[in-house]
Amino acid sequence: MRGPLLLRAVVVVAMEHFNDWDLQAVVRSCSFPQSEPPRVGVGAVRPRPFLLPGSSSSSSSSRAVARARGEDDGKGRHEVMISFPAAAAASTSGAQPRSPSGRKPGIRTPRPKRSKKSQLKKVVYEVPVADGGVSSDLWAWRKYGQKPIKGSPYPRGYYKCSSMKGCMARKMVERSPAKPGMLVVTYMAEHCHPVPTQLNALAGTTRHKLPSSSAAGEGVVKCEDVDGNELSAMAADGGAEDTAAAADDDGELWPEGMGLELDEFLGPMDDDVFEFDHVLEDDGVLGRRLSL
DNA sequence: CGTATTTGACCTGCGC
DNA sequence: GCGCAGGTCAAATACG
Repeated sequence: MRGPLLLRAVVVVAMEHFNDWDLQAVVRSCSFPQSEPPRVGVGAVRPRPFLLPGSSSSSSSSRAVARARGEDDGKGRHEVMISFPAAAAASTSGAQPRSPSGRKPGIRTPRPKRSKKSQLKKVVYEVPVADGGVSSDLWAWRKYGQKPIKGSPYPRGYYKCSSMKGCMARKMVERSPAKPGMLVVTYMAEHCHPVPTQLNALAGTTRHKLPSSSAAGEGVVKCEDVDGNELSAMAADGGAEDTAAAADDDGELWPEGMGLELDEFLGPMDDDVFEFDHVLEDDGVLGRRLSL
């Protein structure tokens, strides 16, 4: 491994129901283009996945907030676990004065029944905010909501994949209440389309100006199951984690955009891509599955 | 003008 | 069954 900032993380994917969402889907949706040759250099991430108990983030205060807790085993591996403490602090919305918006009362539109929250498969990553809040995968995300989370001073942003109509891939982004310097990115569902390889697929997906990003390091994310069995690995690079996040203290999650200029995006990535490839080869099961 | 973001309302799941 | 909290919708708004 090279690079000044090597992060190895353990992803513990809680899967209560493998029958309808396998790990492949999870990984594919949460990281980067397994369907594309790594040469593209996209999706380089520096995520630090951590266990998400099978249930979703649903309701009651006893498990309202996922708190990340990082532990270093002294071998460079940074394992992050998640727990669900009782809510402690009041949430803040961070909402700003604005003219009224939203649906008008009384107007309802039927929506498809959602699957049980507890059955949703999620992959949670913890990514540093310190890298300028810039991150990106090849997927284009469109924000569709933001909610204050009970027990967390930071709101949670909700994003849908906008790379293709009908894609159900979603992700939620929030700051870790325990570690404000970290962002918790939760991926749900999987993309129903190949990763867009052209940068213009990202262009226009956000209005935000892109803060200058730099590849602040590289790393490898290892995926393990709950028992610690290694499942997969992937390259990680701080220069382009998916979904930029520079949440400020006012609770704003995404003051800056998620897109990247091609040069910025690809430039620092090449080495990391090879790293990714290498790791994949070292890996068994998922390594094979990732190389679609 | 088209598209992304914001944000309040509404819907749903879960715990008690 | 009720209430709470998370998740989603969609109109209004902002921006390129």
